[in-house]
Amino acid sequence: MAFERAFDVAKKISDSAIHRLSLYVRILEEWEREGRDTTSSEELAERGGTTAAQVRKDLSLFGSFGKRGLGYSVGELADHIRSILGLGRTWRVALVGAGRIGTALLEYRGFRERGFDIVAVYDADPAKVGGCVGERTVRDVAGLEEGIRAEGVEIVVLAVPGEAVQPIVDLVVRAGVRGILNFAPLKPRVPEGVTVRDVNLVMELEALSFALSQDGPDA
Amino acid sequence: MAFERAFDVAKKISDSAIHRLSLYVRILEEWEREGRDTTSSEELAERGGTTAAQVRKDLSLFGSFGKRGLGYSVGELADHIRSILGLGRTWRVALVGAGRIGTALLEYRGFRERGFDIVAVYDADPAKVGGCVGERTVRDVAGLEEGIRAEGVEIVVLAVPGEAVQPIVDLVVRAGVRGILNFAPLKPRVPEGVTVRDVNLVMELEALSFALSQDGPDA
DNA sequence: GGTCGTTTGTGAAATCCTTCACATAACGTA
DNA sequence: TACGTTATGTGAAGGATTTCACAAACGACC
Repeated sequence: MAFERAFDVAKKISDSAIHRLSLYVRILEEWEREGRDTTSSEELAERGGTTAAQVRKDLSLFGSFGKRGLGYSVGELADHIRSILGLGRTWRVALVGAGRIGTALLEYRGFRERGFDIVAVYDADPAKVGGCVGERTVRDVAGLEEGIRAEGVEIVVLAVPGEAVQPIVDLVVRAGVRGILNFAPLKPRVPEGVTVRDVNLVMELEALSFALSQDGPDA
Repeated sequence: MAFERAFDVAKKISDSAIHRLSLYVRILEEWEREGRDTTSSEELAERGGTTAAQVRKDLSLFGSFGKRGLGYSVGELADHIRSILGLGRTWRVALVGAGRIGTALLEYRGFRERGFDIVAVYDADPAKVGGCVGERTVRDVAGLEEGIRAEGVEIVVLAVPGEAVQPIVDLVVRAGVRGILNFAPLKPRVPEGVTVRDVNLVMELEALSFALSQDGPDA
């Protein structure tokens, strides 16, 4: 295989490891802004709510980025992790669903800052199509498949009601999208090779509810 | 201990198990609406994207709710899971941060439907305080601690900028809150017994970015 | 250059989670 | 009542992730 990278040698990287890496970058960037030069697995763990061993294991999945006895260079480590996560580039994102959540996402400038560029917005509601959210025009979802191909969209953010999810997922997958961020409360079915990540606020609240019901019969 | 429930006998329940339970309820409720009477671990697994064995294991953590040879009663199983998750009641929730994400959450009626009642909204911005979002008046965050006690708030949804998170967390914990849903991109520190769940859109996108960077050198 | 204190990187152990496989219970039928 | 069919509940096996513990590497200091 000619295109191998250091870390695609058939190793399974756990979801939680990726989440932690993502967190480490954010911490490191904060420290970069503060002008800190070096850090240690200990410090990163402390700040990220995990353990030093965990930090080192996470990093060791992809290489060795520190100096024994000294720790890590804040800037270099951030660069390495960004490159591991594929953040050295801009991703072209389409938002489908210009409802409450959708428009809130649009306004959130954190996305573009971190390399996720929302290039188009779609909705099925004729009342919304043609209107504006932010500086973008809402397009008719009928043109979604073509639009995805034309704009080279790689990631779709889905903020549509539950019923609409599966058809749209099928469509965007057909159009070549292989990454979907789904806000609807049910898991769409996708073929091998397509990644879906679900963000489900109600589930999170229910997990809180469980935790609170657990400890203490309370008031 | 007088107040024992079937499942608080010092058993650790994994996060993913809880998430799956949450998903099962949603599926079961859909089937309840469709008028289905019974189901099986097989069907639930199929619909929920997991395996029959997993479904049975998840349920067996809390009891046995089915009939061998027959399966589960849709309604009864839904009831059981709701009770496990502590959803048989209404939770009093305060929203802190009336920005984009905060207000989007407010309008999302799924919360109240599922027993999460947003009883108050707070913000630090003087320009927002006194104003209305939906039918609620935004209060000054200065009165947060007192408000939490007065209103009996049990869960706080935090949609504030990163810097503001830790001070507010400290404050709401002091006021007696033990469940926090945090939208800011960093993990606040909390004492034992307080549960924080993080929802982090950027992290999810970064996980997608990683997945897409992984397979195939692609176009 | 040798010694000391430090912190990484990593096999091995421990823990946690999922899958397997099957005994068990329930119902229908005769 | 006995038998066949079905699908649960659960120990045990298998995998995955986290923690442990320590050798190896580095700089500082004498």
